[in-house]
Amino acid sequence: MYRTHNCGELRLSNLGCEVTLAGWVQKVRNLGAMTFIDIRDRYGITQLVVDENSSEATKATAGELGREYVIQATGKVIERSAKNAKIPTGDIEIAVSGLTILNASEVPPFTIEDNSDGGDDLRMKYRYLDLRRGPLKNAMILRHRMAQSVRQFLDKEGFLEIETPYLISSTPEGARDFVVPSRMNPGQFYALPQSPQTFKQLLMVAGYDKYFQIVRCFRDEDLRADRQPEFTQIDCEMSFVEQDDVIDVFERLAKYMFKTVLDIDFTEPFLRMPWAEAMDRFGSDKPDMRFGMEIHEITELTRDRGFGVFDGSEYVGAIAATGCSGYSRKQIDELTEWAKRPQIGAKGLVWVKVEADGSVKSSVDKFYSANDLKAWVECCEAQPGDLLLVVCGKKRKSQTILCELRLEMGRRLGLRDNTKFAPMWVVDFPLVEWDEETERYYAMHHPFTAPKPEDVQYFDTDPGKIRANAYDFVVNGVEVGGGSIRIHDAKLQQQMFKTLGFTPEKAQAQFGFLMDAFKYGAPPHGGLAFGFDRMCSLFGGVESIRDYIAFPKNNSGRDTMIEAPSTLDPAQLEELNIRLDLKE
RNA sequence: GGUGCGUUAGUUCAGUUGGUUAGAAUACAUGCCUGUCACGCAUGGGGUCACGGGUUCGAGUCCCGUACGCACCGCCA
Repeated sequence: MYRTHNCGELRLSNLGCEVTLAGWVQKVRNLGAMTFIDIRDRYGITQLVVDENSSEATKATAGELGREYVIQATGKVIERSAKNAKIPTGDIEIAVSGLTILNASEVPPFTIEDNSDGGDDLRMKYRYLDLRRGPLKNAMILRHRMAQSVRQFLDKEGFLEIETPYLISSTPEGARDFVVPSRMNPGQFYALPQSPQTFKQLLMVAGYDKYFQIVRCFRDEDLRADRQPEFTQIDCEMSFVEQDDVIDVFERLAKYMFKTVLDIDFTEPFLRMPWAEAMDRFGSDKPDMRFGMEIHEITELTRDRGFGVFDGSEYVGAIAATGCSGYSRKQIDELTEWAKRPQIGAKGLVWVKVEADGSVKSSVDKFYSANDLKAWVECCEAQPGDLLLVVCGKKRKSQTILCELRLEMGRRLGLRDNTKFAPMWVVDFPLVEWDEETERYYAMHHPFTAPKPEDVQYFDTDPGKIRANAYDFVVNGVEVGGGSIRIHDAKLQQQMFKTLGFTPEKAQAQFGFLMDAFKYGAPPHGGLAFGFDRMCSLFGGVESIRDYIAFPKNNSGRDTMIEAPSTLDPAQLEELNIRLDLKE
């Protein structure tokens, strides 16, 4: 038997026990006649002490130890004379009577400590060492607990966990697919699923009316801090449901997760906001509701005062930055430069200071009277001490800029506290979106999303006006999940394909199996998917999802530890009937 | 496909206008130390300044290119 206890469980109540621990050497502190060894495993750290009472052999072994050696120590649990309140085992230590080196270790390339000295790159290459560190260990535990929470809740609700295939066929619509060559079918390729969307709908046809899966999904697109080529979704689908039924179940799931994982209670229903309202008030379909500073349109209040920049703009809007009227010229200039960066894209920034006595001062005093400016202030619900930041231009573009500005000011003012959560549903998304470049409509969600029955009339006249039975779950400005009620009627589906510019032949070729299935009694159905990695990072309060994935890819989609992706040897390529034609 | 920043000791970083032998902290090694827990003290080893080219009497430093990393834009139905 390698151990009787783990390294995190011994307490004063175990005094006098003869125990054996096994684990890694965290740190050796040699004081001459006595040596302290911190032994670490997944459960914690326990202090071993080797002193004059120990045998010569034990002292000799203690002298050989280095960081990350795997050791086994036997001894008696004794009370410490100097206690350490920082660790749970800090009241006791082990008076070592036997010490064995199970495996030596080279000096690790970075220190295995909570605040490691290693950079991201290096830690990724030695991920198995990085995972020994406290923060990553806690992230893995959090992820496990969240997965368990999901399974407990959905099982109780009658959902079945059913696996769907990873080797499927490619669908050119949407994100790029990862493809896998088929040796047995020369010249043909599987694709890895971007989501199990069509399969979960087929499961509904099959009568499994409550399905879920914690499932890997794949997208061959460029990466970001919150985007990986393979990521995990909590994927769900239900039959005989309407939008409110789906939202009800998954709102309760979210609340259950908040309660069981973070012990946070949400007693009120989550806020539901129509998409159009979210765009007008926050300039975004995923507003961060932890703070106010809403966007207000003041276009009409700025007209005809001789200020050409505003008069010539489709839209003028503003946010009131709370308590920022004291900003210096330099600070405002810096903020203006920030807003003018290409990623944000503002042409400029007009400001209005609302002084403590209610008087106003602005960068456009030449054109606007104090009364004009006060009308803006009132419209924006600005208080004395606030700073109005005004942006103009095309409506959607200006709203986007104001959204970025709002988030940035929220960040600077410390209003985006990662321990606070503001969950909400954004509903009534547009069904389709017009793309100027290709001059056609694209599905905002996917082609199986059902329109609101009362909006179906606009299919022939103005498809852009149709609202969908689609909904996103948004927390703190992050899109955590989304879903929709699906089309189960063949005629409506055909109309949808027609609107999206699919010929009947193309629709049949790509989604024929689904449309065929729908001929045999498809129930009304709908569902949603949560981004599990994002949800973990949100719960953990860290921006990057990489910390919550045991073995993630880097910015270029590479795994530097196993050196993937890699080339194939010629024999493999030959067998797969693949010839390379690499561009320079 | 594009933009920005970065690459110097095992590691994290500093390195002035282009000028003597490239530094600090930490890690590592050795010695001393009986209550440490970021132990302390002393000593020591450790560098292809990412790679290739250029400018220059002289390049870690300036210029061009490449590779790699991070962040972002496009993209992500």
